[in-house]
Amino acid sequence: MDLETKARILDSAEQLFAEYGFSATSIRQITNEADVNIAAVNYHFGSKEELLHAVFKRRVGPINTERVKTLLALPEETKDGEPDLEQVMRAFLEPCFHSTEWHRPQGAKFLQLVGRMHSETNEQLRGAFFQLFDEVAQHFGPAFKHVLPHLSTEEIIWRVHFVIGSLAHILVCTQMKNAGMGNVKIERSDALLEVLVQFCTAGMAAAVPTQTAVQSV
Amino acid sequence: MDLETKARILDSAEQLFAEYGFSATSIRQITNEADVNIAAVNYHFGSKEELLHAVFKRRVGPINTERVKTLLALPEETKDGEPDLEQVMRAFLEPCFHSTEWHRPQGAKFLQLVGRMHSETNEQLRGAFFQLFDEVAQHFGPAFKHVLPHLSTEEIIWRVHFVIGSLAHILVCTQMKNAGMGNVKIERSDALLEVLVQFCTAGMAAAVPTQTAVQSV
DNA sequence: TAATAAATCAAACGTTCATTTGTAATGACC
DNA sequence: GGTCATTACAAATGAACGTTTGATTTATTA
Repeated sequence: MDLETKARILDSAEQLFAEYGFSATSIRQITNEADVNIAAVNYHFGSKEELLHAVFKRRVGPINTERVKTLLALPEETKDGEPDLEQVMRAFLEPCFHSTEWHRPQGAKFLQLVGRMHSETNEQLRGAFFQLFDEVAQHFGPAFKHVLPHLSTEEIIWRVHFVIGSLAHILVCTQMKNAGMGNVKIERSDALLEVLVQFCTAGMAAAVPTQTAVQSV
Repeated sequence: MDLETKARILDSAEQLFAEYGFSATSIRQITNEADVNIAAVNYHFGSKEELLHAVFKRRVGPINTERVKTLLALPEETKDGEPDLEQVMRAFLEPCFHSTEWHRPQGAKFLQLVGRMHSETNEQLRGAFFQLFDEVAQHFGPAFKHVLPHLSTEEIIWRVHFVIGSLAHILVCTQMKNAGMGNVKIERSDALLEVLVQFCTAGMAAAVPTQTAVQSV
């Protein structure tokens, strides 16, 4: 079957890319794991890089859609129609733990891959990767700016990068056996989400340092 | 010359590993860039993996030594001999921006590689990588615990992971042209360090959420 | 200067890589 | 039943991979 073959390739590629990285994973590994012919990848997806892109598109879309949907629904859930920082942060982080079925092995593997992608592959592949997040950036940029009016846009951009870094790193670490700094075992993703939300909310809300070195940049 | 050859290989490997990743960089690329014979890598280092390890050892040592030295010197600089959270955080973060000559291209490339390594390569290579940070973990773990006595050890470990994630992500991003979320241009690393210190200090000091879901894990 | 060790080199090792090719099977529509 | 596009398959493509080899050059020591 066509659909079964494509889906099996996507599943195997997702898992192997997450585990070993893009460059270190061969098409032969993927097709063996998926139990399909080696030529199937190039037939169905065109190339190895396009396969990676397809792996992303399958899951990133729903996550980001839920992110934006949750963000836009915030005013209705709030009494005064003015969501606070923690709510915006939660709308940003929660879909990563929730909508990809984190507790199932397949969804978790994808999250690890996302974490990996934040620091891997060549320039153009990174470009295609970050392009998938354009819609999220366009919505959450102003949202953070609105709940943090005292921060400059540059400050916000930097801090959002810190949030992304924390998220990406923990997505990778929770899938690894040897993550250093003691062994963190995650049995309940909702607990981890809470810790992450608290950390990132407090970090985003940090006072601007008074030193001129920062303000002048 | 022996030393020149080894150093040239290390420099080229550092740069190329940082730029393209370990798997995507070939020994031929490295030896071409270093202008040495292709057999020189295996002659001087044994294998490609051992070369990567050598690249790390050359720079990680000094950074971590300065981290611990700064941490241990904190009580003497403080009036009451009780350093606060921000000072500990600064001792942890600053050497990354300082001691590797961040402003020079070579040191900056290494920082990008460090950021990359936090989410790359196979299990055993990761093990060897994190082992280099054992000394740091042993000193900073208790230090954070001391300035954050109300937090459980697990809470602290998680939050330190968020700090590491923010650090690693920003180390990679500042070396990239297309980092998404708008273009962050870093001309002054000390300014970035300040923003990072403020963010991470506030995040580490965040109040523990009251929900039982977290406390029970 | 002769002998020994270290370093460099071109060439080749066997393997694996992503991709392509030509052919065989499959199912839908006329 | 025959036509045709789609899919699957085995086999082979040339290129690139990490590594090894053995000869040659360079440096060190006696």
